Amino acid sequence: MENRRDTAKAERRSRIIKAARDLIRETGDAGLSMRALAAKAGVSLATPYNLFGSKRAVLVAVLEDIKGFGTRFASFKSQDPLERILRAARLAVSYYEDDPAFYRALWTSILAASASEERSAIFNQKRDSFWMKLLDDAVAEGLLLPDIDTAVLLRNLDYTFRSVMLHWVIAEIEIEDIQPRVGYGYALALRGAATPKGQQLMLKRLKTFQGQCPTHSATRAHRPAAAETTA
Amino acid sequence: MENRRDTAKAERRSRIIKAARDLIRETGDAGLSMRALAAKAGVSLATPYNLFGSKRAVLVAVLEDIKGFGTRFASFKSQDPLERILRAARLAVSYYEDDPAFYRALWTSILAASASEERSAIFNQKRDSFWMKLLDDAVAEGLLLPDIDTAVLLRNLDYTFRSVMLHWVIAEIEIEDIQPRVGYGYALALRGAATPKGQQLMLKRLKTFQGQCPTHSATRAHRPAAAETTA
DNA sequence: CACGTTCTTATAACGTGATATAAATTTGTC
DNA sequence: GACAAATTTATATCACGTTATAAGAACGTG
Repeated sequence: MENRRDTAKAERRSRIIKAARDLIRETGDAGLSMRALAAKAGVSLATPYNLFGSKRAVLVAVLEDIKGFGTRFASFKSQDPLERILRAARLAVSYYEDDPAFYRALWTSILAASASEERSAIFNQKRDSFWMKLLDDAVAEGLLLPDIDTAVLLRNLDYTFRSVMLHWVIAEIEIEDIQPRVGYGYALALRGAATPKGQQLMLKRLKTFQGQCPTHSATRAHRPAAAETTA
Repeated sequence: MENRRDTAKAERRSRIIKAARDLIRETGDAGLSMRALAAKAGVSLATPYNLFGSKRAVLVAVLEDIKGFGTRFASFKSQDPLERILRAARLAVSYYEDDPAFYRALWTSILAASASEERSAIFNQKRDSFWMKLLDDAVAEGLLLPDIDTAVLLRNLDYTFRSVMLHWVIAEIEIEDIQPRVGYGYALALRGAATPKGQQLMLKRLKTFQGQCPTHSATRAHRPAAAETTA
């Protein structure tokens, strides 16, 4: 980490990540080939493989390069802990809502790239401590049952998030459906782990989210119905 | 459906599906190329594309060709409805447990195949009516709240199922982890939608499943630790 | 400065999913 | 039986992810 060699390598790494990000923004996932990526980064085709190992690894690196979740969250320290969890979920969703084309292209490419062998851990555990604190706060304030394991609960919340995201990535639901579906799933799971006091709060939110969740074909009514057809 | 032409076409279709199934069984997802598939099915390379459209479509057809869920479920009509739902989930998991190598290879190939444009609906809604009845029974018996939309709840249960499966397919968890994780997720969501009476039942199951769910690195202790290293 | 190591580069190649083309074959109909 | 429509077939081709190879450049060490 001090060699001039390693800094040059790190510089090449970040140049590749930036090139991938730009390429997705400009051409979508269709134009994101390793040859195009190498050309845009100003390196040889072999270099991304040397530095990352595979196309998928490059894209995962792009994903991990996106930071700032903690800073955005800095506000709303008030309110009850359960509400705070729902807000945090809303915030996480907002990343996708702010740049849907980019994230969909990125995830589409990641899914398309072969799975490889690396026990990828796409969904990082760096954020885990953040979420764990939120859950533990809720336990401390008597809103969640003390005998439920918050780590297991958190993983379950994560499952909901991933599934809704994946559902959107494979283009079966719309971007505006994400928020209520994630909210519903979170509120439902939290109510499942809640004390009577916490259950009351979550039941209200549950009903709100339920009302925003389209049931089957009830949706699709107000859609633009454009930009969907491909040549 | 009456032409001799169409029957021959249907026969070719099922020959391709069978060939894909056998090829996965024999060689795993590695040996499953369209050229190998065509050769094994005794057709030209172009034929699977004519009949299915893409590799992914062939594999989805393989998945849909697997039936018998209803028949297996025929037994246990007794018990309370919530318990019946958990049993049904257990049964669904058992399909994967009975032939893990096959299903992992199949899903790996499906995920690897490019997403295409077809709004794939991989997760079929044919089984929906079956599950809806289970949920509606639980409402009728006063175990689930009457003001929750069972269709939305069912979709949430599905999300849990998919996520755990996907987690296993990408090889981050083991086959024996699937059952408790799905059970936990179902019990948690059902408790989130339950009446006080239903909540008592689900809380018990929740604790049981929670005890079977490994928390992070607490797991891996009793694992064979073999066949994992790849060249 | 010169050596050896390490990495990039350029280039070719492999197997892949997918498409295009024209010939050959099957089928329904008269 | 002969014709016309539909499709399979054989084959060639494309872009892709990935790997291998040899040559070259950059760097740390003596």
